[in-house]
Amino acid sequence: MNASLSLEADRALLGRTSTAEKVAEILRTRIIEGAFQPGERLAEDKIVKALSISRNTLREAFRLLTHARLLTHEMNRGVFVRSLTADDVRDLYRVRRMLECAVVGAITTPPAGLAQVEAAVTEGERAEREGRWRELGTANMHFHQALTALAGSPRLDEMMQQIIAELRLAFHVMNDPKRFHAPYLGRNQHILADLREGDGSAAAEKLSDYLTVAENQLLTGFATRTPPTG
Amino acid sequence: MNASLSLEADRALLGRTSTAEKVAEILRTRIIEGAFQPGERLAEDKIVKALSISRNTLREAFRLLTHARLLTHEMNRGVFVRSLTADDVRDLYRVRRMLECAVVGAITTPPAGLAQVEAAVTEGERAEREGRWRELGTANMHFHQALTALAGSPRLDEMMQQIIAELRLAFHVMNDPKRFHAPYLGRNQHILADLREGDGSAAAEKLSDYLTVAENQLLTGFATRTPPTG
DNA sequence: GGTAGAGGATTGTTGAACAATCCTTCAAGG
DNA sequence: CCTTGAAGGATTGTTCAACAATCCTCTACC
Repeated sequence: MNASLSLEADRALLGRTSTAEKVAEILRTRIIEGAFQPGERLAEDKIVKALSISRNTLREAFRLLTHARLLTHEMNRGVFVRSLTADDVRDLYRVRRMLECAVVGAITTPPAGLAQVEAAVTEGERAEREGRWRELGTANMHFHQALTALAGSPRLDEMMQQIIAELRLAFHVMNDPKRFHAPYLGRNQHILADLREGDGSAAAEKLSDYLTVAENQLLTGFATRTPPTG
Repeated sequence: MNASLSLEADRALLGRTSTAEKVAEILRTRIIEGAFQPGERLAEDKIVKALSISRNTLREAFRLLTHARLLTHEMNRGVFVRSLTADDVRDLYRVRRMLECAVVGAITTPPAGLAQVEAAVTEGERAEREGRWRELGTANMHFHQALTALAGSPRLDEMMQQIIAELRLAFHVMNDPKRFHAPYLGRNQHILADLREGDGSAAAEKLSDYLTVAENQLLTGFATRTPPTG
């Protein structure tokens, strides 16, 4: 009983993070959620007041987010939420195609870690039934994160996480989440079926098809919107 | 003449960076060069004095380097140069295998951007002739960065840059750069020959072989050293 | 040898200050 | 009316000092 209590206290210690890191996480979440417009400037004064922190702490948090490509830091002009261009989208999908298809295509037997892939499909099915299209999109991203996680590489996981975060910025440009995310659930189910049989090659082909369709849809959405500022 | 002068002035403006960014770059370079030992703590006071900057500026610079995985930031204990473990090495090579082989393996015709690959091989040949083994290692890394650059993806380039930076930390554990880097020049020359013929599949196979050998050599070097602290 | 406490060093955060830069507005000149 | 230049205000980048919190080391005691 005593040992169990002591370990729980240790677990709380593991979660200690600095204020700067907490603020970075808050901002990251808000940016991904779309609380800020692409291109919007994050004025230090406003955020300092909103979060009751010091400017220096905020500046540290901004620096933490720089590498995540969610912010752009412009000397003497401030920090802006990234605006993705069509070229960004193309590059993101080029990288996804390379990463995800390499992972999936290398599978020759039913992989051990399918539970998360399955959970993401289940999550998507539930979201679809309940007509919650944003959550469907989130489940789709979980699906792809889980695909990459089949490689068992912490670095690949982090790369994919970053790619997905950037893609979130792009998705906010799309004004119809149902139209954008709904068609892919069936594809995910087929990819999962291939993986269950250990047919990575077939799964990678379906995945590549999906990526091409999704990329084109996103690029079309971009073309029908006003060009981003900056 | 006037327009030319004006543009040159603009070019100087493009290079403006903040002190925090400059400091981050200085630290990054020093870390990669091996000026600090793996596991070494970067005491704020010492660096502040050495570089004549303020603590807050240094902290911003540290935050910029966190994501690069060159530093580890430990709450209330300070900032440390990363120590790579054998698992890190395995993951780095897993990612390299995935990235580099996907890029190279997709080549079916002689690619347009071979000049940088060729330059890296030339650089390696010169370094070998002059017996400069560290430079040979650098040329080898340039070779692999140039391979990845064949994909024409800014994000992939940056990922590869980061992987190479991390690998630099691992290489400092190896105490014989000649023994480690020298055998790979010939392999690079063969990979280049395949690429000149547009045979990406053959190149990818040679590349995969190289990665396996290099990984095992590095892991062997790790096993014969004292375990890193932390 | 193990534990507890004290003291010093260091980190994390805050806030004030100032210099530099940018942006907006206004006025003057062509 | 348009362009240019200057002034003023807002904001950013950096510095400095201060303080609280935490960690680490050392010493003393059991």
